[in-house]
Amino acid sequence: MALIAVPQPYDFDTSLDRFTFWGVDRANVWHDGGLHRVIAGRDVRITEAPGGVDAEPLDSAIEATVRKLLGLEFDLEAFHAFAQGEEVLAATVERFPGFRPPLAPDPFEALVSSITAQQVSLHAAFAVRSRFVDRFGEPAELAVAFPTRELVALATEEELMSLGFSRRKAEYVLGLARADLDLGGLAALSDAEVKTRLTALRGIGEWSADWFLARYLARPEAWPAGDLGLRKAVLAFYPEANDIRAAGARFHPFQNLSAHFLLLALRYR
DNA sequence: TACCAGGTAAAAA
DNA sequence: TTTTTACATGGT
Repeated sequence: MALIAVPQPYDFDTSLDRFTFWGVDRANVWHDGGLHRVIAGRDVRITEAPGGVDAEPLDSAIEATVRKLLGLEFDLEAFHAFAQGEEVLAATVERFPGFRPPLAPDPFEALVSSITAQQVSLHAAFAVRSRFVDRFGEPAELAVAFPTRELVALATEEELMSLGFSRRKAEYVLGLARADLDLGGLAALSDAEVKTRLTALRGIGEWSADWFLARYLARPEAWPAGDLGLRKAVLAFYPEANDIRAAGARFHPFQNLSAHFLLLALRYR
């Protein structure tokens, strides 16, 4: 057995449906009831198991990445207690008691994914990103390793545009790949400092930086106020809200999980 | 066929 | 300083 314990209850399918809902993600492949992702060069199959998930193959490095991927660093128990004080959150937690938002395990992947999703529908973003993964990633058995920053740095604008990137977005991706910024090192900085460093990059605005805080760093207070989906969700459940950013204060200090549950509630409304 | 979709930077006013 | 524009793809 290669069990990784997950706090129960854990709703494997709902938590991971993000990887299939909007289209195919070649770096996170859903196949035969399990999620495949290349970790440390190996195709790892993650499936539901009593008390957690089964990951095969498994070693300590793979386990660390799977834990990150599944969002195990979120304190869901504390959030559930907090949610009791918010009618909308309480109802959503009751309906999806085992939902746990997954994360992007890699900072470059998180930022490139944000760039692909700027302005266009997530359906379109998934299609473009999957072509990008197939073109520049290292294939394993089922999944393809997300392209490395080093390899992408050698690409050309024309290559990226042939995959569906606009010229502007191709410039953003190349600029990010070639930038003199230690993406992994951002984890040591405060939310505000991370946003300052990221938004200094061309093509990374506040929206992208907020999602980086939320979906890569798992910062509890990240609140992507500029997000169209979150805007729709907040207005759907709090029609009186006229300022999405200000509405985030209501969910302090659990803005990140609140945003994820509001988006979940909207999706399954 | 149009129009919109989980933005951003640069130009124009 | 604030407002407007260009951008490429996929679904409806």
